[in-house]
Amino acid sequence: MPSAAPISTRAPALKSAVASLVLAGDRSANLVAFEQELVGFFVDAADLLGVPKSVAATYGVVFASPEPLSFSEIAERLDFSNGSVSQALRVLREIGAIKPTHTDRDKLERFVPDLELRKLVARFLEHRLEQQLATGTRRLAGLKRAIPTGDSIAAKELDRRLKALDKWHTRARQLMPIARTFLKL
Amino acid sequence: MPSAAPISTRAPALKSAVASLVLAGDRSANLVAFEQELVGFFVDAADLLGVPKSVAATYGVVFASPEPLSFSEIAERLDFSNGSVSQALRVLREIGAIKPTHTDRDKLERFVPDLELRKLVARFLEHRLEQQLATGTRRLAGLKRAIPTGDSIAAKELDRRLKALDKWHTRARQLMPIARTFLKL
DNA sequence: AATTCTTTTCAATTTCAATTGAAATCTAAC
DNA sequence: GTTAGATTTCAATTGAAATTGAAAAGAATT
Repeated sequence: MPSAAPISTRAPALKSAVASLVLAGDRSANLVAFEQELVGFFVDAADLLGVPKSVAATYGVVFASPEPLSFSEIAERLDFSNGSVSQALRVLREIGAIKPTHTDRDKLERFVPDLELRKLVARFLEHRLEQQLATGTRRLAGLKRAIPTGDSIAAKELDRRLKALDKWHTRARQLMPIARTFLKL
Repeated sequence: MPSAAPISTRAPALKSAVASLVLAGDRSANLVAFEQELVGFFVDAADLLGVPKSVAATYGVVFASPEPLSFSEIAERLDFSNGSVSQALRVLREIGAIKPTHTDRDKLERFVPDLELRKLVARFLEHRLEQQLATGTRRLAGLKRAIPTGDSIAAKELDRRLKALDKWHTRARQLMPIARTFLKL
């Protein structure tokens, strides 16, 4: 019969999103649960945001820790390899999601989350959505030029379809600045 | 020395998004190029929309064809296995992206794109975004209850962070109905 | 400049979703 | 009710992306 919840038994890395993403160490159960949930929050969003789960999870632990975390603390808590942590920290630094600091505890570099979440939101909008819309624009331009002319009935139909596609593409593009304004970016 | 462009030499399925996604058959180069570009358009969007590329590509060929296409025509043009086509058609039918019809040519079921692209846009908003926001809401509710109380300075900081997260989450949620309205859904 | 500790790099491996293909099922024509 | 396609199903395979781990590179200390 399984007792309580297995909070820390050599976590099998990022398995079932719900399973122990965070190892306990000697911290309070509350803090660990909190961390767990926050990591889960970001991991859930990872796919939509287009980042690897390990990056999202790393941001999660840093975000959940009132104390700045060092490289090895992060690796420990998530049970990630050094490579993963290094990679994740690089991405997070690049996009400005975390900031390096130093505590007086030791000379290790430590990380705090940048609470300007605006940056992350903006990055998502620009990188994923606008990027996508831009390539779409290019492709549509090419398509307009390339409509097979020939048997006019088919050509007409293809033209109609392309117009329908263009209409929605345009709407989506027009929505972007509205979203920006609303989100106060 | 490689001559022209290899338009149709047993396409290696969905390789480099750009490579020949569509086999030529005996159709005009124009039509094939058009098809290619349209398939590319949807395949590009596949990742963001959260559907497998084969589904996007299938929608692409159907969309690009002024004539309704049959199962086997789709399989031929994309050089997909029967399993892939079957699976893709099922998804597309389920979400109402294509409609079965019959021509008088033979008794095969054939497919035309549903030009109510609104459906697809709506589906994206609901399934990917709103779904995501809903789980986020649940998780945040849990987190608010779970903020470790203890050494008050750390607790304060965590509270601050959670508030920041909540602020953005709320903004994103509020944006949804605005987007819906703007997109005339 | 040698030692130790930390971080990065990247080829190899693992993972997991997407895809295949062959057997099972369905359909309808004879 | 048999045969001949057309389509679906699903276990096995593939392939692309994520992750590992071990060696290389950097830092800081003595």
